[in-house]
Amino acid sequence: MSTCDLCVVRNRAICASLDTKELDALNAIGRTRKIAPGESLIWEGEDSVLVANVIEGVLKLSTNTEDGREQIVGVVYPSDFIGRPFGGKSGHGVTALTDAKVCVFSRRDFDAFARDHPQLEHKLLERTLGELDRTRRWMLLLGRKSASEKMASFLIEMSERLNVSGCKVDFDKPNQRHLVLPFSRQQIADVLGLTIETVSRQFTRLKNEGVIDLPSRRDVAILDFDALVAEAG
Amino acid sequence: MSTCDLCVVRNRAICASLDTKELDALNAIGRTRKIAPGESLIWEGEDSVLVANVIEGVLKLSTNTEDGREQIVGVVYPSDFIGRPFGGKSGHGVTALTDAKVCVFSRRDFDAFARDHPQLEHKLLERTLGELDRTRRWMLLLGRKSASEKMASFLIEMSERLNVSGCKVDFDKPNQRHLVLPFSRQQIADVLGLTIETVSRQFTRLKNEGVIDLPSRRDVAILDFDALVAEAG
DNA sequence: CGGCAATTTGACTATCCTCAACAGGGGTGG
DNA sequence: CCACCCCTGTTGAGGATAGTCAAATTGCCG
Repeated sequence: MSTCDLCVVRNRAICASLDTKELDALNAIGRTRKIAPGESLIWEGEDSVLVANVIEGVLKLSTNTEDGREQIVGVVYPSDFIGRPFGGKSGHGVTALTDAKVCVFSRRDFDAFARDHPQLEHKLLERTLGELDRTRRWMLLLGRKSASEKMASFLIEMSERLNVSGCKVDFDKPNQRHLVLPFSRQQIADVLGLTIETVSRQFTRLKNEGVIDLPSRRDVAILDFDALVAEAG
Repeated sequence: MSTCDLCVVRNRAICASLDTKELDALNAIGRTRKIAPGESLIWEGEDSVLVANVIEGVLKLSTNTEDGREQIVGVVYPSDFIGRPFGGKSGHGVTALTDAKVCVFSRRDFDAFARDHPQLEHKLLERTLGELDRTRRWMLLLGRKSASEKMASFLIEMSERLNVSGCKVDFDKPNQRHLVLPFSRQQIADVLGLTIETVSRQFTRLKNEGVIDLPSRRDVAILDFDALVAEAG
């Protein structure tokens, strides 16, 4: 029995396209690795040398201007794929936000394996198309939304994507939910294209208006989800 | 001889992965279509019913907020692929900016064909990965750059992407080049997440500083490319 | 030449950023 | 166990950038 059989993302990651024998072959060229919060797996601008599946945790994809401004261009969760197969440089760094566990492959090995397994490439294509859709939707937020619309959109997105691990929905109160953010205030600012001060002010405003509560720095209790939706623009 | 043999993007579009026989089969399920400037091929939010290759012209991909603000989330050129294969709704509209010619397929037909031709899916995957890289790079501009940095970045990107059709580089004067924009001022604003007035002011500023010249509304002569690079941030 | 739409310009304003000071709270060492 | 410290986050004041609204201008097309 390969270690993959125990893998929690076995049926959600791109590996779901493979049968047992193929999975053994893939497993032979990969290995799992733990990453601590703040630790990077891939650096912006380096040649693409490895790719990976996320097993546990949350990681950010980010780019920086020369003078140090940062923009988070993506956030990945368990079962997501990271890295740039098929050549080229990686256009963004990949850094863990929480304790994370990933299944890494050398890009060369992965490329060769993928080209021999069209089912895997198909899964990867579907995933990439979905990621492109999501990324383009985020561009509307970055280019056209106000700070308050950005914050509301962010909280909604978080409550949707953290569903599996980290967001509790009480079905008696569908308008309320609780989330544990994997982001610091600065990181939220880097996702939304704002400054940390503006993010902080938006949090306190939403709290004062009774839309959310902030039990601790990383916890957000959404008290009026509909109000957030109305504010998201 | 199929019509594909005469196709100008035959060797650059995803079709390049197919041999003559396969190409005939693909050709059998597609047809070419002309699109006038301002005409849409796909609408935001509709079920994905068709996909296409761009043969001629430039098209924009755009999303809108409910209250009418627009963000252009992508620009496609000859040999680029458009549409959302493998289900889902299209997250953005596709509208011609210039006279355009595309090779369209029903999504159902294309999906079935693609699944039988791994080489084609591989090409599509490479193209999609590249598009995702480009899109993420644009997020840095939208989220973190000032109006002047956005304008400079835009003109640089245009001078690179219009190379084949629409941008003249005089090799005696590598610091100068001339472009014919496929965009109105409003559309430039919608690409950069700015207002039309800000775009206009940036144009006149760059002109006054001698960095560019504006022979007509759609023409830009770059007089000092290095200055643009320095200003792009 | 006239009409219309796109663009430019100007004056004013709002939003968000910058800089600075303060507060809180989680962890460590005494 | 408590006090202190440091880092993160919050709050405030002021300013700059880009947005808004309005008017003038350009240039394209019949």
